[in-house]
Amino acid sequence: MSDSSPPLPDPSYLDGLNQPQREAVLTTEGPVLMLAGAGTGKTAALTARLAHIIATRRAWPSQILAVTFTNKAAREMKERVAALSGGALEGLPWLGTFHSVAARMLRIHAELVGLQSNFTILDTDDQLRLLKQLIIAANLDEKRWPARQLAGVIDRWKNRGWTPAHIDAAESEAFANGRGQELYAAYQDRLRTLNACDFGDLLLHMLTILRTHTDILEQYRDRFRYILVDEYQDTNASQYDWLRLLAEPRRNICVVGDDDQSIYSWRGAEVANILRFEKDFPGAKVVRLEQNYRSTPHILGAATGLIANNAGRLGKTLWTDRDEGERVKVIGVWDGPEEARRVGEEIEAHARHGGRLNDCAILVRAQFQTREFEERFIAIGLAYQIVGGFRFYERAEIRDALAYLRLVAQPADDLAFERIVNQPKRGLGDKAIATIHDFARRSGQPLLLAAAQMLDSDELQARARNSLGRFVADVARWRQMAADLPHPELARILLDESGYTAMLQAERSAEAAGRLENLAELTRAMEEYDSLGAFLEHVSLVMDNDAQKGGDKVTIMTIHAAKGLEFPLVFLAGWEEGVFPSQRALDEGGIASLEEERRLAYVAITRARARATVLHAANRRIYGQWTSSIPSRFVGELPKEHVEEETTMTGGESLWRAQWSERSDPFAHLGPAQAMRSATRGPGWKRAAGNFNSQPQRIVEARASAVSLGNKGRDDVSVGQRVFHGKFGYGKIEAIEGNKLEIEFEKTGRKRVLDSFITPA
DNA sequence: AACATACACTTTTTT
DNA sequence: AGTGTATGTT
Repeated sequence: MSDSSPPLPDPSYLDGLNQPQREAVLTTEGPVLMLAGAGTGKTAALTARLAHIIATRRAWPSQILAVTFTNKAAREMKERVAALSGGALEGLPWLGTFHSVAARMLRIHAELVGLQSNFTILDTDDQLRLLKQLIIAANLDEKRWPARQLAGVIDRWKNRGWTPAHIDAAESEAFANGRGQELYAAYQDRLRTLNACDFGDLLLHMLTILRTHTDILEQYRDRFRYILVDEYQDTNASQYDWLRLLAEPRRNICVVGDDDQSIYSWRGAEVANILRFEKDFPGAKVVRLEQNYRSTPHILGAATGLIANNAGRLGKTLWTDRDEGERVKVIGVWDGPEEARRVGEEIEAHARHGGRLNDCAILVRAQFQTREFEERFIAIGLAYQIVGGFRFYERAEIRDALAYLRLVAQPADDLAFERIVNQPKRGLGDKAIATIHDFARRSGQPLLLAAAQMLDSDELQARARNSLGRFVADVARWRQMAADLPHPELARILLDESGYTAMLQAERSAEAAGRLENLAELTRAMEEYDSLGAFLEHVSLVMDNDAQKGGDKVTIMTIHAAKGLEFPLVFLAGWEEGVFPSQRALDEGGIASLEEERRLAYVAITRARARATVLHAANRRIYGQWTSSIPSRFVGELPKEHVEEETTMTGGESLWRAQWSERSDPFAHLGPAQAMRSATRGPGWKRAAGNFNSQPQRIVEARASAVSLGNKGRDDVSVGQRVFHGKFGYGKIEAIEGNKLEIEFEKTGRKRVLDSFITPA
C-alpha cells in the first residue's frame, strides 16, 4: 500500500490500517469528519490517531479531549491507545464520556453556578422523588401531571442547552398548562440548595460557564490542542454547542460517526449535527471508511438494501472482500413460543457442530421480547444471559446503602436523608417526616440539621423524638469515624450499626439473602477507589453492567444494547409490523421515527459476522393479549438476492385460507365486532393492521388463528400416534402444543396443523 | 405499620 | 399477563 516512498518505516500503530484509515490518522490538523460504516475499523483508526498525535509530540496526552458516549467505549479506547503507545502512557485524563469529562470540569468551577465542588449527582430515582415533591408543592394533581413527564420535559430542555431563562411561554406549555418553566426553575433552585445536579446539568452547567466566562473558555481552548468525538451522530444540541465552543479557534476537531447508525433521537440526539458538520467547519476533510471487515457480502448486501430506503443520508457504500457466505435467512413462524423454539434449535445445532454459545446473539426490539426466549432456554437447559434490565446500582438495597454514605459525606443531602430515616423502620412514619420537613422549610435548613434541632423542641412526639435522636446521634458519630476509617470499612459499620443488615437477616428469605450478598459486593467494589468521593462519582457516572462473565452463553439483548458489538451468529427476532417497527414509534414520530426504526434494523443486521437469521411470528402475546401480526415491512425491504425464505406455518398462507373457510367460524359465539376486538386489541394495533394494505388477506387468517390459540386442544391425541389428515394423508404425531400438532406425514413431510383437521388412523 | 385491594402502565437507555 | 404503586383498611 504505502511502501512506495517514505524512508522511515511506518510506525507500528499504522500496521494493518487501510488507506482511508491512514488518512484519518494522519490528517491531524483541521476539522475531520470520519464517516465510519458498521464494522469498518473505526476504533482502530481512532486509537491510532490518538497514538499518532502523542507519538509525534503534537500534543501531550493531557492536551487531548476525547469524548465517547459510554464508559465501555472510553475504556476500550484507553486500553488500546495504551497498548499502541507501548503502555508508557500516563493516561489520557480528558478521555471519557461526555458526562464524566463535564463532571470533572464542573467540580473545578462549581461555585460559578452556585454549587460546591463536592456536589452530588442525582440519578433518575432521586430526580423523580424531587420533582414529585415540587409538583405537589405547586398544587398540581400528580396524577394528571406525573413527575415522569416533567422529568422528560426538563430533560429535553437540558439536552437543547436551555436553562429556565431560555424557556418562553410557548415552551412552558409543555407541562401543566404553561407552568413548565416555573417548575423547571423551582427544580433548579432546589438542586442548588441540595448541592446536587442531574445528568443533564453536568453538561448544561459547563455550557453556561463556558458561555459566560470567557477566561475559562480560553483556558480550555488553549489546553485542548486536539478534540476527538466518537459516535458524533448521537450528540445532542447541548453537547454540540459545548464542542463548538471548545473547538475554536484551532478547529482540530475530528468527529467520527455513522448517520445510518443514529438510533438515539428519542433521547435528544440530533443526526443533523453530523449531517451539517461540513457546513459548520468549512474545509473539513471527509474520510469515508467503507471497507467492512465484519460481515459477509450477503449480510452486507441485505443491510445496504434495507437502509437504502431511508432518505437524507450522507451515503456510504460498504464493501468487503470476504467470501460470499450464507444468505440472510428469513423464517416465518406461528407464534412467539415457536420463534423461541426455532432459535433454540438453531443454536443447539450450532453447538452440536462444535460452535460456541458465546458466538450467538438474539437481538430484539424491546425488552419484553426477551421473556419468551428466557422461558424456552430454561426449559431446554441452554445457557443464556440477558444483557440490560436491572443494574446493580439501581437495586433498592444498594441505593439505601449509598444513601447512608451520601448522608455521612454530605449532611445536606435531603434526598438521602428521606430515603433512609425510616429504613430500617425506626418508628418515624409519614407524620413524623412531614413534621421534620415542615420545620426544615420554616427554618431554611437541611433535614438532618432541622431534625437535630427539633430534638430540643416538642414538635415531635416523645417516641419519635427518641428514635430520631438516636438516628441523628448515629449520623454524627459516623461522620466522625468517616474521617479516619477506610471507606469500605465505614460502609460495613454503617450497615451494621444502622440495623440495616439486621433487618435483612431477620427476613430469612432468599431475596434478603441475595440483598446481603449485593451489599457485600458493594463494599468489595469500594475497595478499588481511593476515596469515598471517588467511589460515589463512579457510582453515579460509571454505572456499567459489564456482565459478560465467564462461561459459554447465548446473549439476549435489545438492538440498542448491541450497538458496537458483533457476533458470528445473530438472530433477529420479532420482525413484525407493530413490534418492529414499533407501533409506538410510528404513532409518535411518523416518517422520522420509521427511518430511525430502519436504522435500528440496519444496526441489527450489521452485528452479524457470518449468519443472520430474521424471524417473524404470525401471532404474539402483547400486554397479555394475543395479537396477530404481519411480517415487518423491513423483511420485504431486504433484497431478494441476499435472502433465503422459509415458512414453517403449515402449507403457507393459501392453505390457511382454505382451512378457515371450510371450518366452522371460531367467532360464532361472538358478534363480529367483538370478535375483531378480541383479536386486535388497542388502537395502535388496530391501526397497524388496518393501514397495511399489501397483504390484507393475511390479517383475516391471523385473526382467526390467534383466537384458536386460546383453545385447549383435544385430548384424544398423543405423541407418536398415527393419524389421518384430509389433505396430507397419513402421518405420525411428533409434538403437541395446545391445539397445534406437529406431524411427520408419510407423503409430504413434517407439517404443523391444527388438531381439528386430523382423525386417529 | 402491616396488609389488602385497586389501578395504571407497559420501546429503545446512557450518563 | 404481570408488575409495581397508590390508596384504603385493619
